[in-house]
Amino acid sequence: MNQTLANKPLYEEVADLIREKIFTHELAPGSWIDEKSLTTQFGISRTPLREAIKVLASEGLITMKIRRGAYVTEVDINEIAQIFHVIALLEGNACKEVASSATDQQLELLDGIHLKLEKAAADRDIDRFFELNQEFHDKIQEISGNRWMRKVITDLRQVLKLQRRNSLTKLGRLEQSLQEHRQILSAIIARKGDIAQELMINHLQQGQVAAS
Amino acid sequence: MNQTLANKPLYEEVADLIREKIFTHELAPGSWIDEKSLTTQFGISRTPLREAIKVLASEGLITMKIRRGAYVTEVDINEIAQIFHVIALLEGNACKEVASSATDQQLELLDGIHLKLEKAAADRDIDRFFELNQEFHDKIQEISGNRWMRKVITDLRQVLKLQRRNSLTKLGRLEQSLQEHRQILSAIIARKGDIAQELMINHLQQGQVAAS
DNA sequence: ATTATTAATTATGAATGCAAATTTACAAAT
DNA sequence: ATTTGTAAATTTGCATTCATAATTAATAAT
Repeated sequence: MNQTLANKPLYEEVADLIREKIFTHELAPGSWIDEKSLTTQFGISRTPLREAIKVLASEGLITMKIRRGAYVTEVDINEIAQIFHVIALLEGNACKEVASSATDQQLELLDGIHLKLEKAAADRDIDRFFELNQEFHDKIQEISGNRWMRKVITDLRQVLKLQRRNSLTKLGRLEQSLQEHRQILSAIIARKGDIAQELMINHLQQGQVAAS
Repeated sequence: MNQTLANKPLYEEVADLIREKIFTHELAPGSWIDEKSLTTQFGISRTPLREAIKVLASEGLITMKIRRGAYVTEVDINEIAQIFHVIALLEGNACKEVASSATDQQLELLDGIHLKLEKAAADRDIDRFFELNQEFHDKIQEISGNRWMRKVITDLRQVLKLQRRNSLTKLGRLEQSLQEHRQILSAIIARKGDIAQELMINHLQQGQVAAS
């Protein structure tokens, strides 16, 4: 891994690569992280690799066992519910904030994303729907303006991705998710913060059952 | 740093040591982290030190600048408010949970801590008060039973500690804090979840004012 | 054949080494 | 005195090496 970039330290690049492997389940939950194998795969030495592993560990994606290496974290179903609970609480609050203090311009931005979301759904473009779904949620957080809340949500969502069962692909769930987004957006635009909050919490709890 | 118990990897020990230095402002916000100096201080090599630094960076305590080292994070007053907001939201919710689902036994535990807190206040034992104050909050989270919420709160509280302003030492604030705790506990014991939540959110927002 | 014991192999944790980049020190010139 | 240029020293990022713990393989004993 030579001729590069230097715009990002190597250990971060490596952390990104490992994250990918974890999310695609090329490194499945519970599996052991073979340092040697990864160093040869990436063409790097163990030093930046181990630094990356430590970062991922403190993000909760990897679990270290003393003197016996690193393993991809296994999250049990019970903890998944806990994580969803926290996310729902935070995103619900973000909705409330946005409903009460977003500028009309910002709401239009949000509406624009939602429109594209509708289109992706109509086109049955699942990947695009996923992407825009994420963007919708993210934009709400951005508008709400709390950087730390956003970081927390991002980190937690990452852990959720450890057990991806893309339930949006479940037929029907996509439609329902879209419907819920519509309602949330309506409430926000109508400046009904409490309703928006409630809807978002509900939306996320639905997702927990179905995961979006 | 030789013959210590290998029950913890060195880089974690080191991370703990650096955290201490940060919280005591021996390493003040904005200051540069001198790797060489720390390695000689701790009597270790750069490898575990750098690993520790990466961990602290992903916790938000340290900020890395490419090719120019690590610095203690500076959090501006605006972000402090954001962090408090998130903590208040979460701890408020934890209170609500506890009020509705704690066992009587658990409530007695909580009451026990509060009693000791009252005593520490009466004795004007600030350090002990601090400690028990922390324990009270922590016990609520423990009872509420959401490990991930707890981790989030812990991490955020850590960042708050970057700007150590012992607002509790401000005369009067200690008394007021105690009074607020009394009310929170009463509401919890009375199983009034919504009230407890409201009180906790208020309590934390008071703290925020007093901390600035 | 099965278990115990010991030797060989491998993996982890940590120290050291090295090249490139950055900062500092120091002159020279305006 | 301030600015510009350049060489020396320091520091960072990464690779390599080393010691020890853990695992596996091999041998011996029952």
